[in-house]
Amino acid sequence: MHSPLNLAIYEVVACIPAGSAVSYGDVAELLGAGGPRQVGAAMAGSAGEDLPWWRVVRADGSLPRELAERARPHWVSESTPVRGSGPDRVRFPDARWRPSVDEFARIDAIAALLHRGEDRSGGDP
DNA sequence: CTTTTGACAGCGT
DNA sequence: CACGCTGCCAAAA
Repeated sequence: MHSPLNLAIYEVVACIPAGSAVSYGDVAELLGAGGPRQVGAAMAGSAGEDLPWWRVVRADGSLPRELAERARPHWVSESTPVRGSGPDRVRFPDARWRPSVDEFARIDAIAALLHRGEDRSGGDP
């Protein structure tokens, strides 16, 4: 169901470089909107969006069972820092994505569009 | 307006 | 380290 918030979330996720990862809460925080639950809900509907979904994990580096199994080969091929012999979860903070200045600017632009578009009913005065 | 529902997060036990 | 609880936010009914 692509709400503006949803699309903004997809844009941010698309910026995450290979070999790194962020938590659901991080995405919400970078965007300055919504919360971890919103990001999760957005990802649940991201099938067909062609996004690196395996780079968005829970705050403890894990993912629901089935998703972790599908993500594993990606983590390995991207040399993402992971834990367990599985490996079964990403290893924060080593894997955490630190946006460069340019990346941060792009994210901020996305956030700005979001805030601008979500409500313009107009007057306040 | 209230209730329900999530690919969540933080904290105590 | 594993659970269980409570808090959170937006959307849909």
